[in-house]
Amino acid sequence: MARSNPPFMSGVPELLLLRLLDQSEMYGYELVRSIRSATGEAITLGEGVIYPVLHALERNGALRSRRKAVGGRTRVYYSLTAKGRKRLDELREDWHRIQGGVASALEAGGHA
Amino acid sequence: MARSNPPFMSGVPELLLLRLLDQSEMYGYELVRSIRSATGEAITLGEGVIYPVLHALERNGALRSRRKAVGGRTRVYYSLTAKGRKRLDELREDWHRIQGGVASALEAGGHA
DNA sequence: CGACAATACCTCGAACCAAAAGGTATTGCA
DNA sequence: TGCAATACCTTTTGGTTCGAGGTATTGTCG
Repeated sequence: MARSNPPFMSGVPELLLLRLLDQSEMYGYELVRSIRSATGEAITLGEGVIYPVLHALERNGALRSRRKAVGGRTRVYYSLTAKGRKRLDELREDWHRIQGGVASALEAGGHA
Repeated sequence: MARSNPPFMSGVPELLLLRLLDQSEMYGYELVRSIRSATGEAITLGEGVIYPVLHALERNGALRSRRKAVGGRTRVYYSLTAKGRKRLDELREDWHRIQGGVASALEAGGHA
């Protein structure tokens, strides 16, 4: 059957993307490197992850893009729409919830 | 192609299961409720998630099970093996890594 | 000038996880 | 009797992510 809820665990790539784009306009290739450095090398997402997510987000109106020629090369810069900012808040909350939940479970009870 | 890296995001159900079973022997149906309460209602995993993970973990030697009749009903109790304890440590580390990575990205730079 | 790394975009196929729903059987209780 | 709860399990479905590949341009080093 159809899965009504998003897989609740995931959306981390989406969250990271939105977060970085909320800070500044960026293009895909740049995001790949930004994510690695923003997470202190803890998370590396390949282009095969980035581009599809970018396209999906644009399709549903969370991102807007504009092409910009830079030295003969074309870059596609993405930025957040209002909808994207709302989505970011949602994902942030989801993340906090599950992050807190896991933390409780890991720490709870000690080794009693 | 085979995926060399673990899906970096996941293994949360697995982590939770191992963690609880490290504290005390439990059976599947019980775990469903324990997870919900141990995570402060933040995470609810259905039986459709629990059982397959349980079976997979047993198959690869991280868990051992024993059947126990309780009031005419049969319960299958699971507990950790040494391998399971090692696996738990791994997953715990993975989780810390990505948790820290996401935290960095979310907090970094503030809202400058 | 020729080769090769880096930049920059993209897509496809497979793998994998987890959700929902369904299926069986027993016990307890109203 | 019938329905809810306990207890086990599997199957289908669907979404996400991964790796690998594919194109084209620019910059650079010999």
